[in-house]
Amino acid sequence: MLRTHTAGSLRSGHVGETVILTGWVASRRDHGGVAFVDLRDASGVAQVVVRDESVAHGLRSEFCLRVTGEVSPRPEGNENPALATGAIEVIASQVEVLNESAPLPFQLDDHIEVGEETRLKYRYLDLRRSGPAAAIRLRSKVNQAARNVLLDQDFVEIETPTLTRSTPEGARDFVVPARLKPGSWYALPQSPQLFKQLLMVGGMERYFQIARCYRDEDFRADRQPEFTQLDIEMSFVEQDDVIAVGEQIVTALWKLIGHEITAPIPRMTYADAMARYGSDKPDLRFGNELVDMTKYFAGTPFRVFQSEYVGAVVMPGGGSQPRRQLDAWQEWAKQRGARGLAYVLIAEDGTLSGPVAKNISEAERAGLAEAVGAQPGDCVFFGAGITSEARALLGAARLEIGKRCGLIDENRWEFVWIVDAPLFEPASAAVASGDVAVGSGAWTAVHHAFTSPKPEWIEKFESDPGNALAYAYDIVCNGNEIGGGSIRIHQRSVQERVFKMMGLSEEDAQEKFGFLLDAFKFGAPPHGGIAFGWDRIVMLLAGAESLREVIAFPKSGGGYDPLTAAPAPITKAQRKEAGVDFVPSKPKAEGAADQGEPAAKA
RNA sequence: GGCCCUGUAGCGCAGUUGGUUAGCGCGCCGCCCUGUCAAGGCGGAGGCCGCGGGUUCAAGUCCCGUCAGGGUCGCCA
Repeated sequence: MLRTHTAGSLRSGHVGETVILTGWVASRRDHGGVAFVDLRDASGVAQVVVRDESVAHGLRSEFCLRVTGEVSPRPEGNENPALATGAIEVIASQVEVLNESAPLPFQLDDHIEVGEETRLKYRYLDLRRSGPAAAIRLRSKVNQAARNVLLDQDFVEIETPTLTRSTPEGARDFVVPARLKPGSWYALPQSPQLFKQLLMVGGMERYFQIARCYRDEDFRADRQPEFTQLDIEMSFVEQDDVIAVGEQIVTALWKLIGHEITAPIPRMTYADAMARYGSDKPDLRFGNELVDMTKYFAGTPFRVFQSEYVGAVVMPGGGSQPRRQLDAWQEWAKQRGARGLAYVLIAEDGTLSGPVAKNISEAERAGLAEAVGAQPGDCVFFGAGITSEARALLGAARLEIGKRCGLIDENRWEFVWIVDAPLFEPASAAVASGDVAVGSGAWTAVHHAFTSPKPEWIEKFESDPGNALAYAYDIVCNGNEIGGGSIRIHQRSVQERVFKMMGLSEEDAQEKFGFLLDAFKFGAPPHGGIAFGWDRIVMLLAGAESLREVIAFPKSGGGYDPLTAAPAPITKAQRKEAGVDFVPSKPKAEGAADQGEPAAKA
């Protein structure tokens, strides 16, 4: 080693020792005659005292140094209690410049704000700063903690391919040209879903992988084109078994940041979550639940409330909002595709005002505050119309109210399992928005096509697909879905019936998922699993605002990598060799459906 | 794809109802300085005000377009 000690490890106990340190110049305070250099390495910072002005004068920020010197106590009154090494300093006898540094594109001081674009372009410098470095180191600890839990229970860590076959799952695939088979393409996996099921057929019984997944969709602060899941699959299990493993993992992870999760984590049905919170990922750090007012307004003279569902959510203290702010709420609702957001203001004396108040009956006015649980001075927002849409709007309003009114305790961690989600949803919604449904039927899978119906629905889901329940579970933390999974279909016949509900013919199914269906012929065990959104979990643990903070080299908007400037054009020669411009000679008369699909399997 | 916000020095930002020489802090460069820890002092360099067009006597400022970044809705099984 080039050093004898790490900078951050030095303490009073080292006084008198001659040490060799290596690291970077975090800062330099040159007094002419005596100069102080904060030498930083991965372990922390130590103050180096350089008395030779000719040596100190040329040092600059982020020069990489090797310093030999004696550890000394700092002179009386010069200790720095803010530093772990603040009681001592290293009196340099020799300073070797291992490498100079060009002037920096931005300062690395922790107290200086730097724009994200600049930080990511020079991510290797950004990572020298304590905050970003800590996030990446935490991520490593998180990986280790999960591995410990799983390996202790005989799970097998298995890598699955990243060059694989395009299968219609849900998102758009990233595709890679196959040089040896012009016109054919690999796809990067959206998740290892199919492979992990095949591993169960293969008798591995307990699989996990910290798996990279790829989805070619539009970006958000909480989304990356390539992201990581902790992917788990188990044979011969029921829902409770998978949930138990999930809880052990989550418990181990939050322990890393000193939070004790008390298991079992509560469960809530999907129906309950939608009714009470208007969301399948409720933030339980605060109450303020939606109130179903459909019955209350059953005989209302107000046209808008004569609908399938009327719900309300209270904004505490919102009764005194100025008109401008109430108009802003309307805009907010319209941005979400709603017509508006009906409201009633409750004055301190209990009288109701606002447009809605004039339209409802005397009796309805009288009992309203009590029915919704509002106090004088509050504002009540209403959503009416199609149940799912009105609840979604009110759920979003609840969250917005929680933020604006400071109802959310940022120090709390509230976990919940959401169970009993519907198996299918009408495909019309998906198709209307231009999404490519897996099949062409009237129904599409809510979770994914391999999710088993709950045992009581296996024999009868066709007769009432709208109410059939999936054997699926999502884990939610503070309103974030951090993981989800299901018990899978392991019987070929059931899988074929589910495909049929989604309008996937036997031939189509065989064409797209033939390898899975074939596998199920050979004694496939009952199995199920779960996948955790690893980036998001680490983000929550790190207290970061964005996924990008916990990814070593993240992409910015549009899938652009500011550091390497990828994606980038390729040369003509590369295009030719890769075969990206290959044009199939004669497209078959019938199958004009999927141009992007490989012609290979035909 | 819709809507909103932001592009001014290496970095972070200010720039008034349009007005003549575009500022501030940090950094950078030079010199000084023997106890600092966001060191201090003196001096200096550094700007296609994202890009293109328009209005105007005059545009960093107003208008149109465009590009880039961020947010949000759609989308993301």
